[in-house]
Amino acid sequence: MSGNESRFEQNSEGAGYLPGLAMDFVIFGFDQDQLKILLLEYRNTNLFALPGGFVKENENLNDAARRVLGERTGLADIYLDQFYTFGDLSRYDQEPLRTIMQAKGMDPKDDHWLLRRFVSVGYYALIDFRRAAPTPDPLSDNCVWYTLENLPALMLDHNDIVKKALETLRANLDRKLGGNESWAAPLLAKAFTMGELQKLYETILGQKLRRSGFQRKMLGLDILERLEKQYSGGAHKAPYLYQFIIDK
Amino acid sequence: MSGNESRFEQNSEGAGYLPGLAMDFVIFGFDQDQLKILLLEYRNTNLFALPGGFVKENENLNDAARRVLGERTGLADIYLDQFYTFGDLSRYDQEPLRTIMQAKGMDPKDDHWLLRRFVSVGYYALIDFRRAAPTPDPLSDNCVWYTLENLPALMLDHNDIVKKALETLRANLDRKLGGNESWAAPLLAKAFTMGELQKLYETILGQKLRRSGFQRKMLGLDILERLEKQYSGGAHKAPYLYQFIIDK
DNA sequence: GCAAAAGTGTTCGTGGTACACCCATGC
DNA sequence: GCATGGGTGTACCACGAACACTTTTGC
Repeated sequence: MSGNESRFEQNSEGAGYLPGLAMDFVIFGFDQDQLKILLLEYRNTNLFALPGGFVKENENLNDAARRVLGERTGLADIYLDQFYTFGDLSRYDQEPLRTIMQAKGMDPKDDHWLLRRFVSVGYYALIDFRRAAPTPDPLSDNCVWYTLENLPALMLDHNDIVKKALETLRANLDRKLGGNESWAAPLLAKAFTMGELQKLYETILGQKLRRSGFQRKMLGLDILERLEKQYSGGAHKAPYLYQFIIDK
Repeated sequence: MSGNESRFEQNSEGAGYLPGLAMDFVIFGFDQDQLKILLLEYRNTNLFALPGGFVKENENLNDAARRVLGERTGLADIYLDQFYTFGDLSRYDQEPLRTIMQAKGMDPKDDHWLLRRFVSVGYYALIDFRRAAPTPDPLSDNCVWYTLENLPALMLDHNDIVKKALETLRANLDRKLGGNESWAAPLLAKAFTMGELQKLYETILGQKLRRSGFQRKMLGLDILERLEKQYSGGAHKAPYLYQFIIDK
């Protein structure tokens, strides 16, 4: 984490950041065939929130998103998609954040920049659970994984944001699988079996898929290259390995 | 137009609006089977821009969009969709807007709020050409229709915004046709023929569709109710009229 | 041989394409 | 009658669903 941003809560003016504009992230990860997202926990408050961040004055919006995502996960080269911008007045509720800041020993005035109204750009990301190093931001005490089924109540409209992110992600699965910005590539080894790819799909969609249909559909997309077989030592036919075709 | 917003350019602080946040609108209209969009013209500058606006401090983002859209077109109850938020630094170019303001006899300082960096939420709208009353905003001299094929070069990244709006619109046509928020309903009479609906599709997609296939596809969606025939006086079979089924 | 997982084949229904045909209407 | 546009029928193909069958592997 850069020293530049590590103490933004002390900066009562929010200098260096675009005012009133935030980003919220729904960061999906995979662990044992479960879909999880990263939440920030705040001690002594019973509050939970999506990881978020702000945009620097000299920074592209989407670059800011990648920067903050790197700060929370330790990862670069993440699949990231902007999906909606949330700007209801109902987001504007000073209570939760004031509670959080007070639990941190701060006593913010009503016009502290963090307590002002924010419009927030929503992003979702897909990351490799094993490679991630979840890191809380300066205001939070913990950054941990929660399964979607066991999500606690989140601050403000963050539950709605998660819902919309998941809808968008599921709707875009097929359309953004291939090419040079595949969502799946960073989540799999360079070479993978069809079964592994199918598991990924099933985890995201939250439902089982038919094996034969899945295989044919994937092969029909012309985005996979078949490699040698993988002898894993299992008592069964060795599956082929595949890799995404990179077209320049 | 409300007196409240009619002179926002005089307000050198932009008081009452969320700072740094704008909206840009791609307003599609239909005229003689052509797809057009509304552009603002600025006299003596050779500059063109999408209609835009700002969000009041006590206003939901999406409500602000409806308000501004009403100001530019005179219409309420418009089909409106938020599609992307543009936040590149390359948007931050004082030149065009300063030129515009100077052409208006203003001499804005470098830190005039309108010359600061804006992140802009993109919306597209579909409106009934015949009912619209295009109205320029306080800084522009004209608000007129341009066909997509004859678009001039627009300010900043506005050409990209149009491109993305059109892509999104076309991708969503089928998905958002029916229901209580149909994009097509406000563009057609209460009862319409299949041919009229097909023309609408063809205009938006920019390509001809097959008549028989279109009819069956539409009827198969179970969103149309067949009414009586329409005797238009033409020397041919009278077409049925249809209306969208409203399901409460 | 047997269980387990992988790959492929077959059948079926659906939905789109392409084309054809008939129907209604006003001149 | 005839041109014009509207509605429907039919043949075909692509694709997904569902199921079956075969292949490969380690025990």
